Amino acid sequence: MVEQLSYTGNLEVGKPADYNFYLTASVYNFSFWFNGETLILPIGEFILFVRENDPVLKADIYSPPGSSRVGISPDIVKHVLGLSEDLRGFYELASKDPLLSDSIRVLAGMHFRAVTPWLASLVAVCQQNASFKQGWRMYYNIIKAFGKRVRIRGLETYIPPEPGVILRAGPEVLRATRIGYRARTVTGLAELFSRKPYLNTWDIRPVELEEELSSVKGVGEYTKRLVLALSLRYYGKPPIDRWLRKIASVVYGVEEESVEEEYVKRWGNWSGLAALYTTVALDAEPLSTALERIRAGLTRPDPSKYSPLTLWKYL
DNA sequence: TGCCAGGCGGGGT
DNA sequence: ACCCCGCATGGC
Repeated sequence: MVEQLSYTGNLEVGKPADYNFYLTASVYNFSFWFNGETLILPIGEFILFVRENDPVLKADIYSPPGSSRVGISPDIVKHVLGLSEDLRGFYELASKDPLLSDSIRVLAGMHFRAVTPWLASLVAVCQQNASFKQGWRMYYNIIKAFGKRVRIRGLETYIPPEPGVILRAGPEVLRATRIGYRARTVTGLAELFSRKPYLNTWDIRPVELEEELSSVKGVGEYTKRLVLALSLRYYGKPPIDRWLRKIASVVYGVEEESVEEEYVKRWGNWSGLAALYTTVALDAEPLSTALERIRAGLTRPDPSKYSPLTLWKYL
């Protein structure tokens, strides 16, 4: 069953001169949410069609039948798109960084789109103990299996599921998303966000969200930090996994045990963003390939690869 | 064919 | 505080 959404208005938001819409729309995205030109942005029950209309971004708003029409504020759109995120401090550090200085030339103006804490937690769990490809395939499967299929202007897209949808669907549908043993964790997260819906906002304090996430079995330090970065734009604590731990130990010449300390010393409140940028700069290559690329000085993204920036062309 | 990953927790020491 | 192992799945 495909539901039809209808046009209910539009809004314009200012676009800073150094903001790169194409990169922001591209990074870690799927084909049903970006086609190379228009960003199809689900926010709550609404879908926004966002495109560049210099010097602003223009968003057409589509709503389900009988919906309240209110509920999309420019501030929300700005948060999601990172329009009020001032990255100058980050670029200053990155320009002197042995790993990222090269890539910021081509990635300047890219922001990571924010998702809700609930969806960020799904993304994060899918990254656990899996390659980039497998992780995003799992998240893709979840959106397609549980999301709401909607039609707008003749094209089909998906509104991601609320946590209750996953709880009601039963374990066999979840198994079909091929997330393996992560299913337990996803169920635990769905229970948490169902029980405490106030956690699933962009106003929640990072420490509170972090603490609540800790109660879910299967959610550890890495997952929590990734959630804070992807939903709240909180970058003070970097999500360091085996991949980044090894890479940073090589690049900065420190023991793996002290990578986090070194990372926070260098990046401060930009630590989490630096971690995310690193995955883009190295095309999220598996560890051994990533290390070879660093040795060869190939630390810019390669547009011909299946990578965080081109994922939307493949899935 | 077997390994073995952008984690994590449980059970050992 | 540490190791160390299993875990679902898919990619190589």
